[in-house]
Amino acid sequence: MAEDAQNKLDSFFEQVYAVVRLIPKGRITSYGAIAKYLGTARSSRMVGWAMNGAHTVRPKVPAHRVVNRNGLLTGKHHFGEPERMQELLEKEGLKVKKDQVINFKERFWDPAIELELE
DNA sequence: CGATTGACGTACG
DNA sequence: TCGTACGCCAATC
Repeated sequence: MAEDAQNKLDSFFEQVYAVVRLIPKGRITSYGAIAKYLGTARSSRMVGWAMNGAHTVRPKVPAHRVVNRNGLLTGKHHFGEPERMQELLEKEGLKVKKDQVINFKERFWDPAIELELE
């Protein structure tokens, strides 16, 4: 059984979850940034697709910290209630207006840079 | 098994 | 600057 767990780690989805979980509190990133970090920059859609099951995985993935390239909360409708995503972001010190993150550029967290810089 | 969709992003006009 | 088209890969119909 334990071996099965390792098999799951090899999945592209798990890699996405791992990166999202590494996002610091009060920070956000984009689907493309994660995709690029994983080497699938051209498959940014797959990142969003992976998030489709984010709330099904344990521990739960902070998908609310992931927004599109415009800093827009495109996936807010997947949190059960659209207002939940904005609320979570504001709770972490971020500012959201009209489904858009304020100072998105400053709050942007790029795994390809942050993790590499370490 | 083929066509459509999707929490994106880039390219082109 | 804005709108449209395409690519990418997996899941769903």
